[in-house]
Amino acid sequence: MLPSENKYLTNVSFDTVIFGFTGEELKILVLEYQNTGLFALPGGYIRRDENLLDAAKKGIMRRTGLKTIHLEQFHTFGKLNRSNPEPSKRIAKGLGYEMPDDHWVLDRFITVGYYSLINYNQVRPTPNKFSDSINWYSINNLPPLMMDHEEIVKKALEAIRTDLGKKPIGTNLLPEKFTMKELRKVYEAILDKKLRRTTFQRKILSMDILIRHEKLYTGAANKAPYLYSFNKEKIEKL
Amino acid sequence: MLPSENKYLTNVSFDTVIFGFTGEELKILVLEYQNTGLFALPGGYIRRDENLLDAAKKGIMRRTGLKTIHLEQFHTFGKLNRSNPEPSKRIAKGLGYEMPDDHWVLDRFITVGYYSLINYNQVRPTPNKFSDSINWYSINNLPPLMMDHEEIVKKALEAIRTDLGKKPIGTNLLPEKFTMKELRKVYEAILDKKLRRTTFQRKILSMDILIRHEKLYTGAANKAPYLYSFNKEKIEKL
DNA sequence: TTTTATTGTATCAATTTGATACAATAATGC
DNA sequence: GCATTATTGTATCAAATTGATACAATAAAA
Repeated sequence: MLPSENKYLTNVSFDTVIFGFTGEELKILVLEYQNTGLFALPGGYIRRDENLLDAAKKGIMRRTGLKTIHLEQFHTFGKLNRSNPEPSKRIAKGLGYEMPDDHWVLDRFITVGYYSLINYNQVRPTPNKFSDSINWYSINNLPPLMMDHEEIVKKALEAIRTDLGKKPIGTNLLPEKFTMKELRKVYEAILDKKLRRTTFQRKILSMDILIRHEKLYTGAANKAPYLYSFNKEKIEKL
Repeated sequence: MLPSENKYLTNVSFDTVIFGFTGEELKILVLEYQNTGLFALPGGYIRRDENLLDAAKKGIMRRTGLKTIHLEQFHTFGKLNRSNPEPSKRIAKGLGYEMPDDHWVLDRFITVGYYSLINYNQVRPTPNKFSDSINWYSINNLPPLMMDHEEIVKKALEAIRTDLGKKPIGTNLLPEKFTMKELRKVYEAILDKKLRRTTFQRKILSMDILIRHEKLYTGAANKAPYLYSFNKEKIEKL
């Protein structure tokens, strides 16, 4: 096949690590291919007529049902041994057809990694025609992932940890309004360590990126916490 | 041409931003193609039988004469409009041959950006067969670069600025032994701002990554500064 | 020996962070 | 009602870090 006859770019793909927060722990979306026992990150190929970033966004919007999504690129993986035609062959076989050995998807791929932090509850995980299921898995209890996808997850985790200090990444992990405790839990889940309650509160308030709203009465026998939302205008200016 | 007949991966390339330090300002290596007036970053393609990183290293070692090099990946550029067959055609024409319109190097490319900080004085800039010259240009006075290479430089600068806080990046910009003033000048050039002399010294010494050596007698009529080198063992452990 | 420019470090103030204390308060039980 | 309980919001003081300044040490020249 001539390159120009292919709708997609060859030798390049994208893979995404989509983080969600249950209130207690971080999870990521992992899909499982039919009849293969193979687990993988959501990913895909780039059409010749679209931007790399748009290709990745489109793919993730389809997998999650979200209408908008913010993706951050964190690393591109290009080791020689990361490509392996076996999984793709097994996936094709699992779907009931044989793939010719010179098919372009069996060639070597360099993949661009993106991460996103999204609202766990707004997502409708949607399998594609190749996959059996797509589900949330705790980052501390992932199934074995195919190829180098575990390395990709590891790099994504490192990236969100270092980015957390710079940008208020947590913006999309929580509902519109949230309590200070919930926000702290997000930070604790990402950094994987406890934070001092009072210091966290002082620090985050001094950043002046939160708007305080009404109190939240949960029925608990104690002082009700305020609800907050992110001041998106101020965050833009950072 | 069938993909497998091509020695190189298609649709993927790398480009590098190689920083050097003159003692006063940051420069980068820029090459100029013969008879075209086109200026570009050093870059290249990835052979099917080599790692992405190795391909980039090999390319830069050839352009600089260095035997070893450390590259940091900072971003991958995949916009649809970044690819443009005209420069490549002009480059081919400048060399005296016509390129067929369906040649793989005229196709769309997604390029992986790497930066490196190296010792200005140890480099022998070496043009390749396509380029007229390869030279150092001050980052404040670059020639107009082709395609999106100016955006690539901008991203590389952002990357070294944020990485400077995390890793002691300056390690390779200076000779083996250097004075505290020289080290501070490096930081000032990268961050593009003056740093407080005493605070810088206290902070960098407290990091415990420097080894103090003999004094440097320059003949100047004042107290001679100590020479320092990086303690590479301790830096590894960070 | 004095002078000059620069280096290395000490010192004290200002700011930020860590640790603790405590008042405010929303339900509950009596 | 009124004490009880758990949690929140903030104040307070100590500890650590950073900023600003001062000053002694010193290499060479006058």
